[in-house]
Amino acid sequence: MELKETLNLPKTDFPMRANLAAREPEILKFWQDINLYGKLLDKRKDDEHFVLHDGPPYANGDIHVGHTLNKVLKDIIVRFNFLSKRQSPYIPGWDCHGQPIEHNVEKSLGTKRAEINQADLRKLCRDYALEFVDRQRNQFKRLGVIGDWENPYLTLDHSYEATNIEVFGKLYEKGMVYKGRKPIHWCIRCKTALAEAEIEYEEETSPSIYMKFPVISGSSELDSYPGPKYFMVWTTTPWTLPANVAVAIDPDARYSLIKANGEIYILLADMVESVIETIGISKHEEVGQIEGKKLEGTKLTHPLFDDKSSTVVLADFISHEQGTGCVHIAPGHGQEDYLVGLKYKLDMPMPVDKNGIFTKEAGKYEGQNVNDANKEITKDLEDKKLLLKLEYIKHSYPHCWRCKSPVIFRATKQWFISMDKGIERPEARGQRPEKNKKTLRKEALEEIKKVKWIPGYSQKRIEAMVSERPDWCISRQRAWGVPIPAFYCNHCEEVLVTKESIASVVELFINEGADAWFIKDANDILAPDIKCSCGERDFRKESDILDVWFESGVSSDAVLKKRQGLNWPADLYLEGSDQHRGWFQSSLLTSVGANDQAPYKVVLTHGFTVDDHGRKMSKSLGNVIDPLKVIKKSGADILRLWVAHADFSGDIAISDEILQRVSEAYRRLRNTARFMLGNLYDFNISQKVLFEELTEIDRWALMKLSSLIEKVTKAYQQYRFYQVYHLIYNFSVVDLSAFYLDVIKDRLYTDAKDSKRRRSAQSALYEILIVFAKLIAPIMSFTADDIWRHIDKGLKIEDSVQLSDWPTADSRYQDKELEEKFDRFHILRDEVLKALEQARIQKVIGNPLEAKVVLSAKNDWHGYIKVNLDDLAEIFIVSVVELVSKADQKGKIYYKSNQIDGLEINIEKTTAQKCERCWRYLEEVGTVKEAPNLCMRCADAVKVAASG
RNA sequence: GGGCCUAUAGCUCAGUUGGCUAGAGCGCACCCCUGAUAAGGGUGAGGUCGAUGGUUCGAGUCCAUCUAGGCCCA
Repeated sequence: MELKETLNLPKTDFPMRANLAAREPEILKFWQDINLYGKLLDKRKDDEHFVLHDGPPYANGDIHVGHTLNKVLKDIIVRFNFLSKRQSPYIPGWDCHGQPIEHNVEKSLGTKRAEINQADLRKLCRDYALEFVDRQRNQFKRLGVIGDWENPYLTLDHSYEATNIEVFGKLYEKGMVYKGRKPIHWCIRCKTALAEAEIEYEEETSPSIYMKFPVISGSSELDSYPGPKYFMVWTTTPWTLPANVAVAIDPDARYSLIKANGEIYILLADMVESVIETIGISKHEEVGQIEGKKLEGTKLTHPLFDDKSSTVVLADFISHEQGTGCVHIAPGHGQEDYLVGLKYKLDMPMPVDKNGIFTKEAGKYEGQNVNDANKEITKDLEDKKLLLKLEYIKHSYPHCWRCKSPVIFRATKQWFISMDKGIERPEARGQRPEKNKKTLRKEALEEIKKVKWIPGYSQKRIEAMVSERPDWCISRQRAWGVPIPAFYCNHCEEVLVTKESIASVVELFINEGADAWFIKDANDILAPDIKCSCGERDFRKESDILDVWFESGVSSDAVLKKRQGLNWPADLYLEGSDQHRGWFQSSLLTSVGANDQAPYKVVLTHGFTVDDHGRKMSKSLGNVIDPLKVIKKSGADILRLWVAHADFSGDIAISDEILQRVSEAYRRLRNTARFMLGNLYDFNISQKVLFEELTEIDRWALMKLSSLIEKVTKAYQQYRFYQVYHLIYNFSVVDLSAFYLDVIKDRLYTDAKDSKRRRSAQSALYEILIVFAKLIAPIMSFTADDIWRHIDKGLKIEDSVQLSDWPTADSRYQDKELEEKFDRFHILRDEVLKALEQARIQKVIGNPLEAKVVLSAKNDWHGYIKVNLDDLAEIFIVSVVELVSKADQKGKIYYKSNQIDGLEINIEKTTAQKCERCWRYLEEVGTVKEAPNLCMRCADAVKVAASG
């Protein structure tokens, strides 16, 4: 036991088990106490900027694992950039307006909702949003994300609200905004228009009816067939029939004339068989076929109203898989119907009000709810003998994302941003029209090309979406949001949106916020000198509010342009791939509209979190991982390491097993650091050995470190954090733990404390540890600083590793010869280890130090071994290595290499005596008189220790 | 139904322009150590490269189709 005390065993307070759940809050407090974010800004204030602009999460609910992925990725990037000497401000934001919040507030009000006015409702919504901002803020902070948490941007800030109006004003001025009637998804329960993003498709049971539209008169070809003729039409929405104006068919397809029951039915030739079977017609014959386009213009009787008629039109969206090939058209009730209506200049009846109740335009159906009307309409068809078949089908049908009820298509007056109208340039007015040929769509597509999209296919995706999207409906009939700043003249009904009116609203919002709009009278909002072109001054306000996507879309204008210390356009946007249709696009369109330029230089996308089977998370599958629970149990650094460990360009999996793997990897990294810390307990900077004087293996380790720095840095720069993870992990496990650290233990523990050989190892360890802490700092931020705190004060400059500078690879460390030498050591070592394993299995040895390794080899390997023989025992961690001309094939342990031609190995148990201190078996043990149990080195070391 | 994407050992990843018996680490099994110890070291077993068809002397790598899954849309 006394001998053990003469050893230099590792000592450290850095615990093996992290207990991150308890330790991380301490480190958070430390960051707060030293004002880490402020210090970073200050330290890099004169450096190049790198602005990552945060996409605002919705201020509703607790954070989930998707938020975790997104925010941690951002934090890794921000931290890496700060470390790499860049000014990297990060202003987190929240999306605070919108239907989900309003909906939740209304739900909590229950029946009291009716008693509350819009202004009061807005107050409640505001409180609700702010509460969740605060909750999520604490949760994000707990993840270790650094940024300006005290001054985030909120879409309900006065200045932010005002920015919406400014941008709207700019778009309006350029002629991109218009008011039009258009069928849109309409939720009759929420009484509002819904954007495509607010629609969810779910299974729904609907009536599926086959009916006939009687032909009044057609082309001479059609009329040449004798007897009553009918177009056979299929629909799943009988309630839209009152608004029917046409039947659409495929111009290029063949239509069959089927004779049955003494009547002739006209339907798509491809569909005859299946339709006949569905309807259950027993006897039928085809009497002829007509090309679709020859049926155009045929007049039909309206199936419900005798005083109305319907026309056959041509369209390119006719299904050949479903229905009859004859499609009922109601331009107010469908997107495609609407387009056909435009083409043929058809009427657009809209007999349904905002509550989903038929108006008097629907005749006898007035007052009925559309869903209830299905039954009566079907019955009326039956009475008129126009119904051929009624059944029910399950199909995917659009539902409101909030209240989950089925939505309808309904034409209403809405505000739109046009994708294809020529952009008017106020400065180009009066010039020739060629100057105005640009459209928002064209310009946006041009801007997309100037942006760097990572991964590359991301560009294709947004291009496809922008080139195909319809005009942007920015109207919402709700209370919780920013009003569309338009006025109507009470005298002539003219719309008023001018530079001056916009300025009035902007001023109002800056001073009092958008709430004031809902309290003040229009005439008080507008500057006193503003009048309508009719000369009167009596206005009322628009009641629609802006789509929240418009709001979040203007964030770069509201934040990057208006705050100090930021840059526009942003250097980086980083969001999930769903934002190609969401924020990436709304930001692009508003910015191209207002600024003629994309708001970002680079857009990085990540995939979605899924379970270990690649399925999305859902409560019903029971595969949801709650990040808050993980933090409580394992710590935020485990989540952060999880974020980094996988390639996020695709979907990224999370499950208990995966977190288990990550935790194990974490422990491994932590222990490697702990070992290095433990062996530096008595090291100070004055004892550092010059690089040139380090032992070979120490120089080799630093060479490996240097190449690690190079590779890791590159991986960070390319946003490939999973490579960072693999590189650091493999370095720690393979190069350090399994080789270098194992080999130098002997030196660290048993050489004299202050010997040069020991200080050499410590010098290398010191450098490795410092670099290690820096390289993991962006990812395992808590642990990196935990390590840092345990590094002796004299060995570091900064209080936090986050405040240090990124390491650079030292070219002095590159040594090709040394590298090759060690490459061969490794090849040889692998073979020796296999031989040792055989000896261990056969119980010849236990601890490798009990082994004598006898090698024989041919040619250059023989020469190589001969030259390096003295180093091999240390490298193999055995007591003795000998080189002989021929190995003993009958020896107890004989191993013939198939990796190295001619290499043969014998392993024997050494007969030498064990040094009681370093445990090596050496012939010399016993030769030192004063210390008969020790080898010569240990005898010296003990003497030094005793005298010191 | 459409657009974009993913699919290599239980897990996370490598596999350059198609070319030797498909690699790494983890996990697992077995063994060693007990001076990194709720640690450390070693050896080993795991893959019909999602499926099918094609191009080629030769395909995980190219083409087509399909299947499963993801995001977005209808």
